[in-house]
Amino acid sequence: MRAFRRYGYAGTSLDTLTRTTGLKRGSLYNAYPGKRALFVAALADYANATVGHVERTLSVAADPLAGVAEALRRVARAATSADGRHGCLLANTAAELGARDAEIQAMVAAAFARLEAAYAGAFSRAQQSGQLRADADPATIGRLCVALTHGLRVLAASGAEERELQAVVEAALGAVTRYAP
Amino acid sequence: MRAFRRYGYAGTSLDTLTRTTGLKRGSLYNAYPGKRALFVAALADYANATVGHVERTLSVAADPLAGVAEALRRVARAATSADGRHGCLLANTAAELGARDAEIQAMVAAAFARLEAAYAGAFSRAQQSGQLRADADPATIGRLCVALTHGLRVLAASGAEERELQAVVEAALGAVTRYAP
DNA sequence: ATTGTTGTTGACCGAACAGTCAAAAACAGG
DNA sequence: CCTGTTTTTGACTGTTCGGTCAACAACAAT
Repeated sequence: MRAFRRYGYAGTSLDTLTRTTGLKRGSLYNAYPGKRALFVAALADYANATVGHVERTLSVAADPLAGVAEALRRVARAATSADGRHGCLLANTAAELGARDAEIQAMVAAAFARLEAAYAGAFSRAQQSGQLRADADPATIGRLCVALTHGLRVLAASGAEERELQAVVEAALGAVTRYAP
Repeated sequence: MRAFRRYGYAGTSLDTLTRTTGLKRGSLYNAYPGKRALFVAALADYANATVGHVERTLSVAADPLAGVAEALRRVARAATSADGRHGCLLANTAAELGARDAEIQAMVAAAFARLEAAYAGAFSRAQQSGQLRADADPATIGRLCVALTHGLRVLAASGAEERELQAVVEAALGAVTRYAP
């Protein structure tokens, strides 16, 4: 998972995978029919882990909008960590393979849909408690948050500092908050 | 340029490049010292073309905020075109090589900085004409727009439809507009 | 201890990889 | 028309690619 995130699918060779896993060539091919299947398994694991993390952050928070703020701030922090500079495996995969591999594109789309639904749920709850205008569409604002997180990761990959990304997050939160009645 | 955008740096072989350019191997190596240099040239061309396009869109518009709206709507449209599904070469490169190749990362960062400055300029003009609150930071909102465009391209690469992305753009524009006094 | 099963290993394969080069072709200026 | 330079070409290099395989070790059940 880490290798694919660092080097991309095409950029990760079987030699790299044997080195990073400690397993020899044959063992890998005994467990998975080929490089692509191994990648799909890694992608599925990554998706479950990261999406689950966001879902938990959003559901744990007492205040739904505070949960959104916490989730976005975490992305800004994680994206600028040493590991995070390599981007999000889901987003990287969408860029590298999304337009060419239907099955992988569907996996990525499903993960993004879960993320969007998690954010949308928070905004929906915010509406019910009167923190957000009733005419705002939670799904669209949720998708806006997902797009923003992907954008943050791209900026981080190009070298942006955490401070800059946190400022962007605060600006976005401020704009969304103004959607309050 | 098109090949690198479709298949990524590692995924584009010299054979692919000879096929798509019509030039034979030796001619390419006569013009550029190697694959990386050829990629750098393609990346520079792409950056100038796309950044210049956005700069023109923002500078031509009579109303600065209308220019921003036009630029973002164009991204939503372009990202969902057949070609656009392969993402932005700058963003794809940031994800694939940004964290490992300092020179390329600097090129990408410079292009992003130009984009940010173009948007920031529009917001700055909007402030002067009273369309935007004076306490808003044009640079940060500009960066927010850049992040948003990258996020839109990622969503498009995962299969999102133009209608969905346009809705996100309108939501973002609505939020920014509420920054008006 | 002996089996049948499962997992591991390193050598091996043809194909594709980035990069090289001498010869031929195209072109320029006089 | 000739000559010196620049471009183009296709065959070639060594290396690395994803994938295969028979031999071997580990192990649980009898």
